[in-house]
Amino acid sequence: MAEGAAPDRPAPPGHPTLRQVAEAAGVSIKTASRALNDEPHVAPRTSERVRAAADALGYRRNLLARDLRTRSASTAVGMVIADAANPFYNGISLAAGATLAEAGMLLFLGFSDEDPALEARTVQGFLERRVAGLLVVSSRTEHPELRSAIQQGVPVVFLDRPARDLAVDQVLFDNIGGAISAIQHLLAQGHRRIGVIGDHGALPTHRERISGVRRALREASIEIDERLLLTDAQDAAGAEAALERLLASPDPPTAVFTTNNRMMVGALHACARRSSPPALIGFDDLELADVLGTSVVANSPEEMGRRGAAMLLERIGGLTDRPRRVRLPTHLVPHRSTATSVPRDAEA
Amino acid sequence: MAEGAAPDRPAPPGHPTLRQVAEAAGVSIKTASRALNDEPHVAPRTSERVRAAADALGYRRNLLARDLRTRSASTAVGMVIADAANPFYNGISLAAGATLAEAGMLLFLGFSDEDPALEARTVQGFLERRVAGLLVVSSRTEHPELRSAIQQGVPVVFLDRPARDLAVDQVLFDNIGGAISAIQHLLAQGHRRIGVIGDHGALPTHRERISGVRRALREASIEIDERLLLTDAQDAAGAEAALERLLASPDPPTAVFTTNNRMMVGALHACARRSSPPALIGFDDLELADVLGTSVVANSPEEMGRRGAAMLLERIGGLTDRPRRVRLPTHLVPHRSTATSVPRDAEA
DNA sequence: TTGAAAGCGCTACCAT
DNA sequence: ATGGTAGCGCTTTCAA
Repeated sequence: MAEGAAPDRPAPPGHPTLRQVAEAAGVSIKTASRALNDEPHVAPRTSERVRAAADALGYRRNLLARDLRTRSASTAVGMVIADAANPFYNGISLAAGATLAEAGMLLFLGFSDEDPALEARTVQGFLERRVAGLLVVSSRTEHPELRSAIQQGVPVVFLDRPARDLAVDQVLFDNIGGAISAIQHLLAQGHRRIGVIGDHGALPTHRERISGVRRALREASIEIDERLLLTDAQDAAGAEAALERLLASPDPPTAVFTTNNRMMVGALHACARRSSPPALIGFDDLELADVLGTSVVANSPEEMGRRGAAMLLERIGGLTDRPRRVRLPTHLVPHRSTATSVPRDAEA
Repeated sequence: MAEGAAPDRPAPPGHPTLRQVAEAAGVSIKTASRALNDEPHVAPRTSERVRAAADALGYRRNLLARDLRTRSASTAVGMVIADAANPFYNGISLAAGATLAEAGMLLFLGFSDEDPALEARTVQGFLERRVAGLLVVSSRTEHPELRSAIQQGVPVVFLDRPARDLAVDQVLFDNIGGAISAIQHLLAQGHRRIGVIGDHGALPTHRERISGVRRALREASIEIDERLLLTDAQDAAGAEAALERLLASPDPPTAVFTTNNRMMVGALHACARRSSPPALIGFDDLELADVLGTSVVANSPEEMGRRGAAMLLERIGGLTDRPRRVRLPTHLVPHRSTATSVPRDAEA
């Protein structure tokens, strides 16, 4: 396996080491180390000579070696998100990355693609590289390697989805409250037959949102028609098909609630083909919600990322309080899609 | 600085080492190493004993140490993207991550937020951690640390935006061709006054797209009105304001081309408030383009990520051909927003 | 099949 | 102000 050598330059191949810098500067390796790390007790002229040598060689400190010696990486945080293509998660990681950057730390992002095995591998990869902490949007219910990591002292913060098997800090949305506000909004427009298009039936966020739906309907004394609750659409295409089916049924809903932004995308596709689509509202903000005229229960993934990163930084700093759980609020943002009230009514 | 100890467990704090595993299993450290790495010449029973000990201790190999010893990390690739909130870049990183995962490698993602200094720091962070290679969507025109890294043998692939100062593999879109197809489409509908809303004037992708616009207009013998070319809107809000200004002018354009998806978001906001908006077409695909009825010059960020990752893997594998440059095609996808031809005509 | 010793690049400790 | 030496956790000789 030939180390890829520089094509034609007279420059040395491979990464230059501190020793080479020291030799070039005519000092000991330790002095070179001191100079490059801004430690005290180095003569200005010596320091300058070392820096010049380092620049000339293209020296770059080896964090693998440094962190090995100083025990554990202190500057890198690993983050795992489920779906790289979902702007919601990207909002989270963006804000988390910015918050960490302010503290001089670097965020490494990995994807699980909703695949539990890949998530585990990714987390392992971070752990094996001795990250200072972990931010996790999990697609799993069990987290064996995280359990041991936590015991070993690695700070972990869960985002968006709760960890049932782990005692860790968590930042979640008020899923139940958000769903309730959506349903109440629909009820206020006179809707009585309300359909729901849900993602994975097993996803905790989803379950909470569905339970919010049930609660709101129950409190309004509306009998729940289970046939209107489609809770396993999986993705946008599934949501589209699910809504088509719902609307084609003999007694279709007059309004529909989607449990996240993916479901909403599918629903919008289904509705776009109809002259009189049902009222529509969805959990998660949508960038073009106003242009599309789509009502949403907005939340702030950025706030989630910020809070999560801040909590992780506290843990990395040594905080040992017992695990904290934060619930972030949601906000109802009505648009055209729920602006008209029901002309005819259905039942009860 | 107290190492965060486990709250109440009888488990050992800190990361267990190979030595501890070896001791627990009653073998030498080297035997333990062999067993855990599936190397030959280990008795099955010994191997089993080592694994059991490792499991019991929650052992996790230390890649910092291993990669230090074996010289250079062989399993992690660093990727820098500009804008974490832009689905376009997320499409790239998603696909790149998947391709790398197939090869058993891990993708670490970092953000530059279009900030050259942050990009440099992020790249340095990857380099200092001795990643096996780098995928870069750059916000810079100069890349000093990459130049030296490349000399030192680190494979680098540039995505979406060309590197002017580096001899590296690049995967770009056919920006000129895409812009030409957009303009020709508008011309075919009878439009003669065509406005352009562009991002950063200095961005190479943007410049190429603008030059495509000019070429298409020139070839159609249409005199170019520079006042219609707004090339520094910066972000969606800026694009919205820019289009407002354009439409409020005495002789507004009948059609508008936006140079990327951010610009399009702004343009859609501006158009949503108008009873007779201009014809609209934009570079970059839009998830809800069909629902919004927005014409686009679609491209495939996923293909870009895949190709880029594949090329990087080849380099990591030792390929030393001279730098390659790939241009990915774009596809015109017309929708409602450019469906009507101009009733009145302007000039020439 | 197994183990002892050396060393990857760096920093900590103790000299000078 | 500067330098030698040991050692972080691991893998790679080379022996046993």
